[in-house]
Amino acid sequence: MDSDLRREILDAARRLLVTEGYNSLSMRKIARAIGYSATSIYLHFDSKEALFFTLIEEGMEMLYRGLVRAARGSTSPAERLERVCERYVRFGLENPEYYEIMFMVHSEKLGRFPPEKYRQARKGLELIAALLRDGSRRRQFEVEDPFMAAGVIWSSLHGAVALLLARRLDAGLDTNAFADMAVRVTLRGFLMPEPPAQQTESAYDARALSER
Amino acid sequence: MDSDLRREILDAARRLLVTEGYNSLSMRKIARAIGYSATSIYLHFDSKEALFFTLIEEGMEMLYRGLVRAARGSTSPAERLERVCERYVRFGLENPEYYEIMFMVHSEKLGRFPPEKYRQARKGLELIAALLRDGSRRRQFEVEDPFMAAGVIWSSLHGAVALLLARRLDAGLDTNAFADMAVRVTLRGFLMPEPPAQQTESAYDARALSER
DNA sequence: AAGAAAGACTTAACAGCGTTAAGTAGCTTC
DNA sequence: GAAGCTACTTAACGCTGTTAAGTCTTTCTT
Repeated sequence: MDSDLRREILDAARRLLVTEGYNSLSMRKIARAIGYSATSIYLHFDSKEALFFTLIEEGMEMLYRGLVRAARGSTSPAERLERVCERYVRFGLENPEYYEIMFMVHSEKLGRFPPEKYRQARKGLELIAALLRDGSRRRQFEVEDPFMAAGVIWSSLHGAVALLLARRLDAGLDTNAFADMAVRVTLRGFLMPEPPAQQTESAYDARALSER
Repeated sequence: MDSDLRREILDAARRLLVTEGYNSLSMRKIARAIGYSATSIYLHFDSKEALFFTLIEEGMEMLYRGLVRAARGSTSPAERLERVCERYVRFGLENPEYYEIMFMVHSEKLGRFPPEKYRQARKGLELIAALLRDGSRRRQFEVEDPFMAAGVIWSSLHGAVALLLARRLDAGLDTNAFADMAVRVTLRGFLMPEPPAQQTESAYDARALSER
């Protein structure tokens, strides 16, 4: 029977995370927000870290489900992969507070997220790897090590999300255009060179994130 | 005349940053390391943030000079750009403590790095953009907005460095191989499709045709 | 030379932090 | 009715960045 207080704590933490950001979030603030003493939290979580790990797991679940949904459909692997990438970037941009604790908060500070809990993240990578393998069989992609390639795609998308969220890119740059280009370029790096004879349909057809 | 103590503080901070990491670094520890009281630091730096900004500037200088050195040479823009990218990734992997405070420490925590101090970073981006423009003129790259493209390249490389430093990628993955692939794929996304004339073996033409 | 001013530093303190140990009500069980 | 359990609180520890005030020492001024 999941205690009520445990849920209250998680809800308050998530709320404060969104409104005030990770860095200014303290046990005492969470406690104050729900009218308990700070030490009560320790009745339900071993530590601040453990509390955050729970939120991270929530985020991983959300993200992974989004990716799976994006990967569905009867279109080509290239197109499905594109949708998955767009979904990933969009998740990051739309849920900055989650994205930050999931992938950007420095790991010494937030310890190492227990490897067994990275199941979801691993599954996400394998989803990408599977699409790459599939697309490779159909001669849409050129990939020798699909799992590593999936990691490269992930890291490239992560870089875009991380810099955009941290507002480290030129302020004048349009976020959506940038995200779009990042996805397009990332995937283009794996595309089979287009056979020059064929004119009809490019394997990869770029569509703007913003247009969806 | 740059005070001696100021230099001592910076040196100690850099040393502690390397040995203990950003998160466990405190004003009191820095002070203890050089035999002064913590408040002495405030005679030379407005805040902990200001101290770190100085270190960040140092790092930016190091990085930028490395990139410029890598961009020199009489080879093609494509090759020079590749060297610049490799240099960037290598800088991150070889100077994790600098890289972290420069690009990974979360910006609310470390405030916003004053825009005018991003000069160096901006210059790095412009270096990449110039190489892209150059390579575009020589039909090596296909780039419509070189500055944004430079940002995309940067973000992609940053993602790779960030995930590698945070050890968020599968432990089994070889760091160098991964970094290599990241650079290669990133640049491939901008490469002009190879002119068909040079393709001796057009086996894949046939394959692609039979696919559809 | 005497005293004022300036510089370089320290000590004490504040409010905040994560976390632990001990304490306290209220309810349940024997 | 005493013992034990549950759900919580208060007090405290050692840490943090930072400020205010105090203490020497050197330099400048008269």
